[in-house]
Amino acid sequence: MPELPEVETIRRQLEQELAGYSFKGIQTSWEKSFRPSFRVVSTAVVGKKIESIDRQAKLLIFNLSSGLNLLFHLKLTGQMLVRKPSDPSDAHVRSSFRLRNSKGNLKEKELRFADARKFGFVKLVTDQKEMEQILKGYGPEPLKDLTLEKFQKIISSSARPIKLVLLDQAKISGIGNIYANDALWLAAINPSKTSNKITEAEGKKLYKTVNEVLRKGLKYGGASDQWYRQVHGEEGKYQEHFLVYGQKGKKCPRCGSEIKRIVLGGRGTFFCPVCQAS
DNA sequence: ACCTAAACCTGGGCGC
DNA sequence: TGCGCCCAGGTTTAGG
Repeated sequence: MPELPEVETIRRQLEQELAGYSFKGIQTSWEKSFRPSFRVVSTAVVGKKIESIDRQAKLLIFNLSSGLNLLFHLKLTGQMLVRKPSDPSDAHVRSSFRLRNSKGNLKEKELRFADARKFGFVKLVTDQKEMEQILKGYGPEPLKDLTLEKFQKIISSSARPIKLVLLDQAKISGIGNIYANDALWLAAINPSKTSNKITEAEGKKLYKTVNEVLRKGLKYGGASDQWYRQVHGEEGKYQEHFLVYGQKGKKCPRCGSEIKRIVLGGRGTFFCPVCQAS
């Protein structure tokens, strides 16, 4: 999916488009994506207004009137498309949310949740305690409350490979496979290096490159490697700036050696064996 | 505490 | 063109 820059790009656009709109009705061809069930979500949400939209890690959090929260997770192939109801259909749309502006005369909108692989979900949370529990499961946010001090503490307290620590949402929010690969390359650190063996200087460098690649991802509106789209269907542009992600067999932009692909924690991992030797 | 494989699903790309 | 295989931005769970 959609990692921090992609989900944040979508969040900003959704809030711009949908704040103040109320749910008029929901249609779906894939009830399994609704938690606890399509019926419960639909009944609770229709008539409620979208007050604001937040994000934690890769989770979109719609704050609705009456204190309800509606959560969307896009997983690998989810898309959030905002269309006019009369617009032509989009591929792989699993659910459509009809919205009207409570202030009156503006035209209705349609939020389309498309998801080729059907891994994504829509979850209703009605209990504030439950919402707090969900949020507690995530680590600090880069570009917000992930300080260098917190980062150093996190990486020094794990004996797992550094790349898996970066990907662990309970430790740090929002980093996914693309930005983990690129940040490690920029910092010239081997993805398999044991996290707590990373020196303070390396940790400082990695903290900077993590923030750098995420900011760059945001600047380019995310990476449309395959499925990711912004809310009006536009592609992001970060895929034109990949450093090592997906670059197996190509030349390292720094030293010209061949980029290799290994599997780490079950995920494709790209790196330069020369400048990321250790 | 760590690791791996499998599960959830579909579709795009590649080699033959 | 068609078929089979590999790959996929995420996360959870089962088993060792």
